[in-house]
Amino acid sequence: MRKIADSTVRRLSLYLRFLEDFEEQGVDTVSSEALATRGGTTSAQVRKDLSFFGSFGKRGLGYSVPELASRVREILGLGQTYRVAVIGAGNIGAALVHFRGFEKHGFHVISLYDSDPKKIGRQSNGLVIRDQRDMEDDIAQDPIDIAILVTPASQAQKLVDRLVKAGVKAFLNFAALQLRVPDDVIVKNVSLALELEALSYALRNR
Amino acid sequence: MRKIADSTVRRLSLYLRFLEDFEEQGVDTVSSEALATRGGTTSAQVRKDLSFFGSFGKRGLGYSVPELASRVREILGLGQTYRVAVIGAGNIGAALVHFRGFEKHGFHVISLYDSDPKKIGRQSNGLVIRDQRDMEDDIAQDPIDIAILVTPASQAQKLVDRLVKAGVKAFLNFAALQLRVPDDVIVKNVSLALELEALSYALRNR
DNA sequence: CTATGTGAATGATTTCACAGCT
DNA sequence: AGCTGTGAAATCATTCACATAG
Repeated sequence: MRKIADSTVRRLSLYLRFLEDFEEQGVDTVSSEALATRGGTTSAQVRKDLSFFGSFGKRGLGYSVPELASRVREILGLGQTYRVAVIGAGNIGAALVHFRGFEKHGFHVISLYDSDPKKIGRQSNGLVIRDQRDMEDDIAQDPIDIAILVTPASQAQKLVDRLVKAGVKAFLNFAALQLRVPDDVIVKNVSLALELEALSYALRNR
Repeated sequence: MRKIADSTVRRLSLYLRFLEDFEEQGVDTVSSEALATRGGTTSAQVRKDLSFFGSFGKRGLGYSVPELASRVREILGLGQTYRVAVIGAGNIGAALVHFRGFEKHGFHVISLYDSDPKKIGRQSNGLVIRDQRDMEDDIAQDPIDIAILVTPASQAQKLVDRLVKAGVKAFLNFAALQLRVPDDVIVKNVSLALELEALSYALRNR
């Protein structure tokens, strides 16, 4: 399959959110125009995004909501479940474990790690905080698909190196630095500082 | 100075992070190549990004770290402080109030709101949780620059409408939906679901 | 001799506009 | 008639390559 732009994949994920709204409301047909309006884009963009993967609509009619939702889920690889570990049991790490919003799409947080002896062994939303030193052994026993990094920046690279060596291929990084990983490992960054600074720039240059 | 790509602004914010590292380490000169390596981009990209705003380097030498840092801060509008309100005192809202990582760049969380009577009046990291019904009055009294939305998706649009009416021009949205706002209002989205789904796609199409 | 700054070239993404189904 | 699917055109972003300054 040809190289798909990241922006396209992200829009598909957005469309899926709308399709699921429509599913809940019992709407059974939707046009590219309706999806575009919701997503702040154009109908041509929606059709082009979908066209990279096939043709799922009916001319003159639009798209079947359940069918398109199911196709988009398939495209995004949401048919399976993912085993997720949260690394760092600080405020944000704990909040992520509490936040069960992504269980719906098959992302299961199965473990939570920290290095602070005061935290290790305690529970956070029914999950025991484990010792970071045991990560490799635990993963060898019971592999994980995705690691969410919510540690101080100073520790992040060392932890990623260890997790990569242990076979983890995907990271969601909250630490405020750029991680170095091999080519076959994927990192997506979530950076509050960066978003706030982009807002700051936009505010001044309106 | 006209339309700068969002990707450029985000890279500037990233470069600033590196420049601050270098400042702390007492490095006083840096090349576009060094910034590029850290940021996972190319030296030409770094120079092009900077060239939209002026020429800050010395040919044959590179950039003065403190000077470039200061210019980038200025470009991003980080010379001032921003008054930030967090809307929603759930797990993530509370974590954001605890997370003082962005104080450094002048983003001050000055208030925290919720609609749950059980939470209102309680403290979260030294900040009293206020009643969402008082938002407009509070803001009229004491304006805010940026609202961080961490409420359930079902309430988000209504809250944004109220805040926009109260004069708020910038939002950082954690809710899993696309907000509708007037043209002069800026919204940046942080969506865990979307990032995880992008990881899912990337994992399957490696 | 080194590293910036920048037009020109290339590459990627979005928009246009319409033919082709239903 | 209405709305999709898609080449072609337009726009936008990145990379190249080199003249220029220290």
